[in-house]
Amino acid sequence: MTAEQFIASRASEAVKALYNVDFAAANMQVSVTRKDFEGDYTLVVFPLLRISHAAPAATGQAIGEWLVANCPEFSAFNAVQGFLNLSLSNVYWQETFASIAGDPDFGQLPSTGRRVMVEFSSPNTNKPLHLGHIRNNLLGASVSNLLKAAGDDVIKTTLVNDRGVHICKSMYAWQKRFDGATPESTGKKGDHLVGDCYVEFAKMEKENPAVLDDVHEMLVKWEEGDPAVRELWQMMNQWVFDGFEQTYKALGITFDKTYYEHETYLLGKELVQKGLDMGVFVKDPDGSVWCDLTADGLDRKLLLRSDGTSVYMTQDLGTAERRFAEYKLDSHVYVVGDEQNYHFQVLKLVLAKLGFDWAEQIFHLSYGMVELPEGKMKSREGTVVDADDLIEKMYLEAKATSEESGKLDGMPQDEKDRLYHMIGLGALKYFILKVDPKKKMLFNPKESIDFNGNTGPFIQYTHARICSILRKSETVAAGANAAGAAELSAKEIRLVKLLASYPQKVAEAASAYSPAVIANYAYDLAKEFNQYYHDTPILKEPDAAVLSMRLSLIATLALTLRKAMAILGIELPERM
RNA sequence: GGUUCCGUAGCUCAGCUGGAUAGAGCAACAGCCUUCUAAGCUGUGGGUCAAGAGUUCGAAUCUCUUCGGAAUCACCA
Repeated sequence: MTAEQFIASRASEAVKALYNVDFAAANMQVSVTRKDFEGDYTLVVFPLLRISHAAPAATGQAIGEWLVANCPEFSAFNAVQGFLNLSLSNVYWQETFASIAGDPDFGQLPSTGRRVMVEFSSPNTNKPLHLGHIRNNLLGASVSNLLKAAGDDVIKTTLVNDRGVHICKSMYAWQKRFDGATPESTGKKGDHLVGDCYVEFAKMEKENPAVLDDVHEMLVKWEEGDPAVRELWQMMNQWVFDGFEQTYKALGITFDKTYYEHETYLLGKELVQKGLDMGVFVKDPDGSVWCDLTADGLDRKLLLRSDGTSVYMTQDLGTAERRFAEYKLDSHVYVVGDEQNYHFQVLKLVLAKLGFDWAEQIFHLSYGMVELPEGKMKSREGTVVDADDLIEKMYLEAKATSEESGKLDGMPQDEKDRLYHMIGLGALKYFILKVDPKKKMLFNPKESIDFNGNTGPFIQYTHARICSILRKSETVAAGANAAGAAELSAKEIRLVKLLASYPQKVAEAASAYSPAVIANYAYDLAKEFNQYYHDTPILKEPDAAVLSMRLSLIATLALTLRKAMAILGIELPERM
């Protein structure tokens, strides 16, 4: 039970005792007391006025008196207007602290029994990953971690778009203009080489639009299984996969299951027949099949072309059906940009019309685009921020900052490199994940991502500081739970209060599918610690009981920071 | 044109299931390292929460209107 719930239930008892009226604890409004007022939590008494038939302050006064008189957990109160500020006793906070410190799984919510598939990344194999993909990947990986922490059974998946006309364009340009170049011969990462081919094709098309016909011919050959085309396709795709693999590895992204579009693009065709049989789809005279969604405020949606081939939507319908059946899913999250909001609206609606009751369990985690100061990234104008370049740049920034401080002198080089990568990536991941997914975000390539303030490295640094203190305290067994050993100071109570709210934050973040909630929580916790650190000497504390309590407290803080940041996929170093 | 989303400090963002005087960071300015890591801490200045109306004891938060921005509505994926 959270402190808020505890207070609400006691307040409910107070109302019953004072006014003989039942007022459900769930309807009590309890929040953390504002900084400028005395107290831990505040009960808003306005909703109780029609029960008390008294002025707001008087009502607060009466309830406050009853609580302090009848519940030992409350140590003091003050009523200001309609706000009853309540202080909980030191013992209450010590017990709270002890239960957190004694629970290794603190923050892991009980199993929901829900099995959820999260699809994200889903790249095209005709060009390398850019900053937009980074946001997608980080969100997908992080939301997966988040749902796991909230008790779901999560399957991470990706659907690689490895076929289609765009791939053929790269293949065609490579054949005509790249003179057999390979990643080995050029020393270029495979996905970048294929990306160059794609760019080259755009030039060829400009010079002579007829090349498009050649590409379509190539696509037809691919669909027929022409050995030469398939071989080329396989070779170039493999270059891309190898390149992606490196980028994923650098970002720490993994999947439980990878789908390839060349295996799934024909799925969904039998659903079209089913829809026709059910009368929810219609066939036009030219043979094309549609679903009429005008009654739902949308348009008519094509599901089968007049030549009998399927469209993107058809495939998605089939893929969803197969996944729900194969994995017995309770829910499916798609991490896809908000430019596809309409697509997912239609997807859910069509599935519902086909009679699938799980259609409403599909959740489109729709995130905003990453924009540059001058607007959207455009590959034609060369403003795309390349993922590999950015990761490298972050590494170099971290390296420069570290070397300047000289704090890592004497550390082996490979360990330093690992650390630079951890810090650079921490800055990048935090920068992206701290923003509400729904919102579009701005990235200015001219300004480097900050390492100070509300950033990943700030939290990493805080963690390293705590570790440094714990290293120096050999006399006290690390990890020992000395939570109840001593009275807590006001600042320590603030820390315990924040720690105690972590499980709620996980639940809140998970229900909003928002890692940003966790990011901001971790920042608050780190900031609160730094203030505490600044004016409370820990190792110099003469009283052994107080010293152990403090060490327990900071060890618990470090652990909670690690757990929260692990949800974001960010590692915390012991030194930096 | 229809639908959907967004607009909070100079900049980047929190806060949005209605609660007290709207918070951080960056940037600017002024302090704090002989003292557990200064990637830190403290302080100052900075706001018509796009505008207007409504609901309410109470609105940045809910509703409507207007203005501004974005996405989308393909026999593209």
